[in-house]
Amino acid sequence: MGRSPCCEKDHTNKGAWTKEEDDKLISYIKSHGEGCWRSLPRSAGLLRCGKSCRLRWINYLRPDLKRGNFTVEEDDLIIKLHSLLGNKWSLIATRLPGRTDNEIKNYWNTHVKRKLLRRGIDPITHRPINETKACKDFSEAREEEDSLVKILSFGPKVEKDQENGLVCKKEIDEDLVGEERRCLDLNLELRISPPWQDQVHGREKFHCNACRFGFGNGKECRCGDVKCQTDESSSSSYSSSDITSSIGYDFLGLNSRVLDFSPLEMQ
DNA sequence: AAAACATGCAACCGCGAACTG
DNA sequence: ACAGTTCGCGGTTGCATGTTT
Repeated sequence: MGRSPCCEKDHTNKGAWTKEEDDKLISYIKSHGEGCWRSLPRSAGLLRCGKSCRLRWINYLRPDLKRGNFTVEEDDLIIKLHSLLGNKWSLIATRLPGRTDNEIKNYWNTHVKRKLLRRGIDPITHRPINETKACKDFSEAREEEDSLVKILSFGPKVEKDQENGLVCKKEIDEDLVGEERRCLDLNLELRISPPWQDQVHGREKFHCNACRFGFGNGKECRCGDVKCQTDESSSSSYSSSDITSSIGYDFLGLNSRVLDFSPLEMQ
């Protein structure tokens, strides 16, 4: 037995919504609330599929929707959340009030994806595109890094820095030290060591997710990152044996509320 | 001015999860 | 426990609009 259709397709309109249909849907939901999408069209006097009504309401008619372009902050947040969650648009949307999953998805596909590619970052893995070849031997990888510096003559000027990897020249400032010198826009993370590690004075240093994605604020950070040690709760640097707890700590921001899933809890 | 092409976004579709009897 | 139903998500499509030739 096959799956039953969500509605009687013979008697439903498709395509763009008219003003009259919008008005009917808005007034019905205002007086009856959301939900029961299957029966809603008939009750509201709409010749539409329930799914279509739900989509129209959620993506376009909801009064709390934010209109207009995405801000730089929203842009950054989408990239950070996508690097954590992947194409979980609905989850990402919960962190951007007034934005819908569909809107974010469209924005990602039309703007952000292209922006990352221009920066040489794979929009799927959020790693430098060339890093997929990272298992080459050391010298080969170093040559690659050198050539990248040459290739990246467009956009921000890139230089090779002994301590910090590839760094944007315009970002190089004597007032900045360590991690702060890393190019914020072109973090290519090119290194020979396994990812997620830094070499600090000959010993390895592991970054927690909070630092890694720019959310480190001291309370959440336990990796000993310079940026985070200004806070009173900064703990001592992690040793290699702590890597598991470091990576596992506060995964997806469940403790730090970087990602607050409380609205998703069962009623 | 018009055709061709590119872009952005609303809407659709199919699937799997969750719910219900 | 199971089958049927409903909902929500993510991928994809198609159309309107803008830009280029």
